[in-house]
Amino acid sequence: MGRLLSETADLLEIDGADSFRIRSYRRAAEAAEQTTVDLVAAAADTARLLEIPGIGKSMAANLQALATTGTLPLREELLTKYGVGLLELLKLPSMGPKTVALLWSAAQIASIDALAQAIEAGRLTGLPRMGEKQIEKLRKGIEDYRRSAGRFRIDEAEEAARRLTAYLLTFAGVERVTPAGSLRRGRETAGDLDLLVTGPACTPEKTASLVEYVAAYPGIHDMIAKGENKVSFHLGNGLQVDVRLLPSASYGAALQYFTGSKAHNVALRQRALKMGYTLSEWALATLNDESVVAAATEEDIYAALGMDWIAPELRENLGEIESAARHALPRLIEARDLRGDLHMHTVATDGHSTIREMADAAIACGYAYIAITDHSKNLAMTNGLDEKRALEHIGRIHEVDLEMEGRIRVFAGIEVDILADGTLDLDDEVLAQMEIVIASVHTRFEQSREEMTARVLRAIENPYVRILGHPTGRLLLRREPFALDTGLVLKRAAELGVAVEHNAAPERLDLSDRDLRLAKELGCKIVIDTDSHDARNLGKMEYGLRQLRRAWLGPQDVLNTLGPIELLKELRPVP
DNA sequence: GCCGTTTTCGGCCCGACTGTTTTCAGTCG
Repeated sequence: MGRLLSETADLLEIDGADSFRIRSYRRAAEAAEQTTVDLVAAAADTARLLEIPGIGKSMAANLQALATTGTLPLREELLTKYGVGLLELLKLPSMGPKTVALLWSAAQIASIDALAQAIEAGRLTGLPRMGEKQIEKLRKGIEDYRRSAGRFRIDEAEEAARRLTAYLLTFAGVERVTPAGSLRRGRETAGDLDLLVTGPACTPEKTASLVEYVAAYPGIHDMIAKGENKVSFHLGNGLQVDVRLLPSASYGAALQYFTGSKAHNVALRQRALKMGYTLSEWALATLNDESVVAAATEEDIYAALGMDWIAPELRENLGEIESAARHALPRLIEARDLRGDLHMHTVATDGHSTIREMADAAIACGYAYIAITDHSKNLAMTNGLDEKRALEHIGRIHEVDLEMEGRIRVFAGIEVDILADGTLDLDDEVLAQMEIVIASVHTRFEQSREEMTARVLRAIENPYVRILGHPTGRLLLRREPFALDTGLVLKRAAELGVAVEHNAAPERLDLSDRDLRLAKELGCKIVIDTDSHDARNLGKMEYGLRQLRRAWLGPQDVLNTLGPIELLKELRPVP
């Protein structure tokens, strides 16, 4: 629904509608994306919709139309007038609604393909604001768009940031390089990379040589813009990088500003205005004489606005501003809170390390326990364990547990496969011997949403299942989540006391921000784990932890912050 | 189109960069 509302906003903009009306549609689109309210279910209940900030009377009616018919009259009307191609046209760089409207009215261009043809045929020359450079920019924009559209995984963006940071720090007078934007907020993907650079070399009017140094970075594929304190370019893989040079005096204001999110910043600025201040990337200043109130650190700025400093992960305008003003922000979960990892594989199936190697690595991580959870027989390609081998494996796990002499607890576990009908591929008598039973769907079978939901619901009814593994089945940017009624599954899991897994690997991150917020609301037990196939990957929890923080989760919301005894007590009781 | 410890009407965030201009509109974040 968010996408359809956002597209309606785009179309309204092309149509030249009132800008504040457009803003309302954008805000409603964001609200629809963010809310944990099931909009289809809530459609019958107007009051419930009106409780969502940014949804008023008309927008509630729009949401109801969307829920019942799957479409929006206004959107249909505008699409009939302009066609879907215009929406794609908007995605090209330097293409905004005004330019799209111009191309459509002056040259009947209504799609990227049509634009490419018009450029080749030279039909753009002579149009207002269409100089040689602009046309060349569009031509290149189409090329780039066709080459690589979309977002990048957070670990890819982070790697690019690391390399660029090392390069920038070798320039004399550069003191600090800080990634901002979605990278700093811990989003699971990044659309671009914002790097803030500060130090004596960044003083205004002295930046020219540093700008040239940035522009000479060997990884640059093509330059987008180069100004006094900003350099933008694409890397070879298509990732856009914005490097900004800032005087130390403004570093906090800039870091705050470029960390975002946009919604957080807008709300913060509104608050500043109400208090008689204006907030920009340069400083928080008074409205009447523009004298600087705070600028050097983020803490100063938030404090001057009467707030506690807000962790970047929370900056999405989902209540963090109000909480910070009441000095009531929650303590968020951190790596040092974690006492163990509950999902890993060994050489018995498709892992690369032995039980003992896993145990030793876990001690190095400071853990109090691990669970060895190899695959079951249905995953033949992983050499999955059948009943006989599973029982033998339990024996070996217990042996290692004894060997460790109390330095760490090693729980016996298994990751059983959920079959198409929702039954598990190992007998209950074997599962009864395990301390940790994770049940996961590994094969989709082209099942419908209803079939898949019923399949998972049936699986967690099995009393031996203590953790639902890979609850959404998504593989970031590579594979869509299961067609699954996640709300229903999380609700039932909460009722049964079955924990849900959040896998910390950057390509997995099973639960989205929204899923995690919903899980917390429903009182679902959550475990974070690495699903390590190699002892070297144990302890790599940071990406997953950021997701948990984004959902406002603290140590009390995550089961594996507990010690080994308490953990087994908090998990669903074994029959 | 939304919203209200100033308001049920009149507000609604801010600045940099680019290209095409010769004072600014459009785009972007």
